[in-house]
Amino acid sequence: MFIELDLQSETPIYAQLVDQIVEGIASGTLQPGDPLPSVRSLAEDLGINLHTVNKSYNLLKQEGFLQIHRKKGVIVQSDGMPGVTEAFEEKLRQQLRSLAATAAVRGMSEETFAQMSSLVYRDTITNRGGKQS
Amino acid sequence: MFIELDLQSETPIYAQLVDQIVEGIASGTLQPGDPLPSVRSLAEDLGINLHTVNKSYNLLKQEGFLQIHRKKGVIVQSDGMPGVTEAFEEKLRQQLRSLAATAAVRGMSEETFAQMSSLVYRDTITNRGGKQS
DNA sequence: TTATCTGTTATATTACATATATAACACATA
DNA sequence: TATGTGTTATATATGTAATATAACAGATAA
Repeated sequence: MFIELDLQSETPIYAQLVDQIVEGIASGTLQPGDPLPSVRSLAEDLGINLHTVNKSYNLLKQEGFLQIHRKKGVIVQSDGMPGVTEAFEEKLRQQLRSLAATAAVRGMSEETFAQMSSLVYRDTITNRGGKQS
Repeated sequence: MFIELDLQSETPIYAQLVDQIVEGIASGTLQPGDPLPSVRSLAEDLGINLHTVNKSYNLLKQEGFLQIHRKKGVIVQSDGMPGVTEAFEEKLRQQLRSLAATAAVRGMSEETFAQMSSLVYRDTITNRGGKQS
């Protein structure tokens, strides 16, 4: 896997896992229907507990980004990704508000802030070594 | 004060306080040199503990957004706000990366994402009832 | 059938973060 | 002198994060 954990980070391990899997899907490294490692094997690979992996998988399942089949195991959502819901927009707005405020106080312009958003988005979408559709 | 807390939120109280004070500075509601309530009075106003307020104040002091004088009490930074440091840019990029990835997976375009960033920034900057320079 | 692997559930423990409560301290002010 | 300031210390309660072990039902392959 392409996962790299920072055990010194203040970001919880399960959240780092969630983030990196979502980035994998966003970049196309993980395609709909692609299988993910079992909770035990990924836990062993990363040197963490299987419950931590399980927590991440279930959060992503709850968000609709992953499916957990009794037969296929854990795979990337293949029945259509969830769209831009009202709830998601509100959560996104709230997070952006906090970032925009500190950026503004530090003197970063609206244009620079928006441009950084664009660049980061593009960089996230850009495939890094994986297969692409 | 203009502070409104959501005790049901998963965002810690001290973090909500930090966010709203930063937004107050960004919007101009709080001007450099403006005094903030004492830890005890603000705590009483909000119905929370003074140590929670103190934690928020100290985080903002550490970030350079507030000054704590033995005489003047707690005031908004009047000796120049900290600028866009390399550390801040990196932290901002990391946070944006997480947001951009989920937005992308949900099908939000780069343009929409950037436009939302712009709009939220502008909305944050916009004064809501306070005095402006 | 047996053995193995899957996600899941349960229980327990450790460590840390959050939030509160109470008290005391040095400093400044009216 | 009395009061208010931020600060420090101690204690407690609660929740989260992460780990460890064990067991379970369902699926799979030898």
